[in-house]
Amino acid sequence: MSDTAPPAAPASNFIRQIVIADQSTGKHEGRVKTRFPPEPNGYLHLGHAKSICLNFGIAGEFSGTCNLRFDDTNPAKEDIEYVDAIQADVRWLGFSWNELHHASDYFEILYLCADKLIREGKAFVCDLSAEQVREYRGTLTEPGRNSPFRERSVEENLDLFRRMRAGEFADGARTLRAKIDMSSGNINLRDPAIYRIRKVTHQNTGDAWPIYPMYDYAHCISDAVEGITHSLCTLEFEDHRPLYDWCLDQIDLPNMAEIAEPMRRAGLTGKAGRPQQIEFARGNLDFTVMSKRKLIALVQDGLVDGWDDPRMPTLVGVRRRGFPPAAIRTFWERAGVTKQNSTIEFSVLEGCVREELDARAPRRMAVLDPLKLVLTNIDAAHEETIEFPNHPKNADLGMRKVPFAREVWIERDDFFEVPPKGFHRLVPGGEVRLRGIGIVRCTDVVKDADGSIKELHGTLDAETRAGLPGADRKVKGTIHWVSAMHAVAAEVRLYERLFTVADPDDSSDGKTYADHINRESKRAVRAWLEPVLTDTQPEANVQFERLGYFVADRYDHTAAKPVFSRTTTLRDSFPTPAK
RNA sequence: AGCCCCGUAGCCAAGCGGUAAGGCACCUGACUCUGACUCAGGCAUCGGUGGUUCGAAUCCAUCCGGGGCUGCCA
Repeated sequence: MSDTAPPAAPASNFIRQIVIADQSTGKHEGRVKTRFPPEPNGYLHLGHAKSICLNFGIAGEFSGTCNLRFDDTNPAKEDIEYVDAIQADVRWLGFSWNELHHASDYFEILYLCADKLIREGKAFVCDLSAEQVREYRGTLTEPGRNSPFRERSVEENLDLFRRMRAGEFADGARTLRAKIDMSSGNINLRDPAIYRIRKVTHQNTGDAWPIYPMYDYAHCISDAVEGITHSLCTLEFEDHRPLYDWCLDQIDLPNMAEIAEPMRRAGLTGKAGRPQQIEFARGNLDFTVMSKRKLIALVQDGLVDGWDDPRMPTLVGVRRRGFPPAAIRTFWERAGVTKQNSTIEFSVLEGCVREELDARAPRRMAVLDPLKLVLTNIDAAHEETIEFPNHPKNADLGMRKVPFAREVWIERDDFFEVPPKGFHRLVPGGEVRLRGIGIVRCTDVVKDADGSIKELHGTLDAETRAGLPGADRKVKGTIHWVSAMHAVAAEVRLYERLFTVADPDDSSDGKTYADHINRESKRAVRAWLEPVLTDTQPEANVQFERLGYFVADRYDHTAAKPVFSRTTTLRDSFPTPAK
């Protein structure tokens, strides 16, 4: 673990500055409370991770707290499967929420608030159909018109709203609307619907409610009753902030005595406060897609093997790929938080993954594309076991035993009959160091009838064995190997980026993201492993020396049938040309 | 077209009127029994134009460019 390094001072960002300013003025009585509010309608992805890191990060940094709240106000889209998965993902990322809530736990409070708005003439029941509402709304450039139901009496509104709640009306027959300003340049303020009728069983409240509050109305109130101080959300909600503030101003939760009991029932122990919504830019990554719709399509169209396919940007996906949660946290800290739309290069994430894994992944040897090398000056019956350090710099990771014998597998790429320029591995008649063993000279290239290379013969220079003075002799290259008679067969899955272009969402060329799928992004090979690798626990990260970081598959790996996936390659300043 | 937001290097991003942090990527070189890691060095005048000022990436104006908004979704 890289916990020896001093924690880097968090870079300044505008949200931290706001919080610091609020602390110095004593706003919110100096405490900080944030929340991560996912709708349980899908799996969390790297974009959500940014929000999670931000919300929990800000809370942690300022000795505050952070809640996990399911924003479950639309029963038609939500499922209990997701509320469980989301909790597991947040925990995996390394965060613990202070309180767990559901917006649906506040339905009673929300109803009381709506009642208050109606009583004060600030909301009305509208009988317009969805289509009519659209017509009355106006457009981006033209103002809207008032609903013919806008001036209903308070008594009638109260009666109608109670009957909506009692389930007397059909889905879509009526809505409760806030009475604001149909001519506002901000369309969110043109008498927005705050309640709709939807007779659908809710994942948390069952059939208790035939009406459901809309996001804008429910979110600000949920934040307020939880005592959230800073409500962080993404840029597309900027235009919603005036409505967020309007609701809180009109309702005045801190002074509503009638919600005290419902708050207690909802598990809320504090006092309602006055939260501030602050918007930041979503985090995009190149060579991937992050929208829920597209992620679902990838799964449903069978373009990937599921939500947890190692090529997916979902948290379950990167987890299975072997990305450590700490790397994801570092990544988002490094990416920063601004209001600028941006797409971060995947290499930044990869860098964080390598940094984390370099520090703690045990080193192992594995040969993915085997070529046999026979050391003719070693006795066929010879067997020995050599101790190798698990890590070149961290002795705490201990040692392991690696068997060695006359025949070894080496990587096909580590031998060239006619080497490319700058190549310093094995060539006919040339020398190379076998990692941890000594210097080997290639004496013969044995070929099959068709001319392809069958195996190599060579000799080991006994003077250069590890520990001997001759071991210091310099040769240009060192290659890894696995003893053929001791090798363990394994399936190794090699993944590349899922898309062939940096911006799969770009449809300006008439293509869709599905046209840019990298059909060769997944490949499985049969590889030879050094024996200790069978001891690897599922989800444990290792480095296959000179090849990359690999992870024992979370589900498929067993000691009897090892399965490893490549998390990422090592940086390579000498990419081997194709043969 | 109306309202709102944003423009600092290939990609992120500090900077908040006093003369451009950092990371990633890339290029050099050193080291190396992983062509890894590590280390040393290189790599921008801040979208354009006017203005205010002794002084502007920072303030003002204007233009250009990018993004969001017309769900009874979140």
